[in-house]
Amino acid sequence: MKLNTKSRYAVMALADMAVFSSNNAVSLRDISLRQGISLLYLEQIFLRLKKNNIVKSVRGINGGYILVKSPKELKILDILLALDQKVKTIGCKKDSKKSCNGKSTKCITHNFWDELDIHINSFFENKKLSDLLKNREARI
Amino acid sequence: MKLNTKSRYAVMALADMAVFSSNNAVSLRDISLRQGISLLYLEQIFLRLKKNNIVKSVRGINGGYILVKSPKELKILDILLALDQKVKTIGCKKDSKKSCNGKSTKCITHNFWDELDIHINSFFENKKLSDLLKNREARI
DNA sequence: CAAAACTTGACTATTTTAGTCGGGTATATA
DNA sequence: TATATACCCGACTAAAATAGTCAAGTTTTG
Repeated sequence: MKLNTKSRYAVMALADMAVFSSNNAVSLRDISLRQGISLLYLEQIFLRLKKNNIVKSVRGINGGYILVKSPKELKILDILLALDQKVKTIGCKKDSKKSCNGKSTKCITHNFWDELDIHINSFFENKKLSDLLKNREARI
Repeated sequence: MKLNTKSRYAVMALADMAVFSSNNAVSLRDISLRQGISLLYLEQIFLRLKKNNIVKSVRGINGGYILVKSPKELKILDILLALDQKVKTIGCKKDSKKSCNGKSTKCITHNFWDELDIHINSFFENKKLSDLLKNREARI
């Protein structure tokens, strides 16, 4: 059960912005250099973040991206949702006729997967970007 | 973030066994029919479950598989581990020189991913197979 | 105007997933 | 003892997802 790199890089990049922005826009070039993430890939990721109103952009020289919300208000879940990274651990839907319709003995484990989704989602729901920046003194 | 079908089917199949075994071995054919999972695929899955001592097999006619532990003692985590389904949400290791060595500003999010892994693992660690069988009256 | 930086859609190589296939071996029962 | 049933096991493969790259822009500041 892995998280894809898009989601991971998005969180890394936004955490980077939270650390290094001093009210200025942060350029993807800088993030790329600091975090070791491909610039071209970051562009793709930030396109999504912008569309989902996580960041806003400033064009031109000295341009870059700015967080729309403060790190304290930005849920990690919002970041993942911006990248279509839903926490749906399985595919079967309650209203699907194909596998899991609530009438057969199929999918006796259905409730379990639902609980799992809730368990994981609540983690991302409750974590804010600012939470990631604590305890990082030893690392910089 | 999805769980693969191997892990999901394994849990479904073992839950099926817990419900339908009456001290007899349960054949993959029966599980296949009841749960709608390909027999050939089940064979592959049960090979792993057997190697990891989750089930034992009875060969020949009237053969099948038997749970090694009781459903109350069988952790879901054990099932997932048998299928190499580690809950490692990211690839970066603390001792890796490549990405995340604890000295650079890279991977400022490292602790966060560790926490996530622990969060998810504890869910699987604490759930037993028997827990999945509760609240299923309405479904059968 | 030139350079830095964002914008966007399309493309692609690699890896993973979700199985299938084929040819076994063991054993209960008729 | 024949045979049907069921486990055993490695190899293979089509399709999807992932992790990017590429090309060709537009915008803005110095």
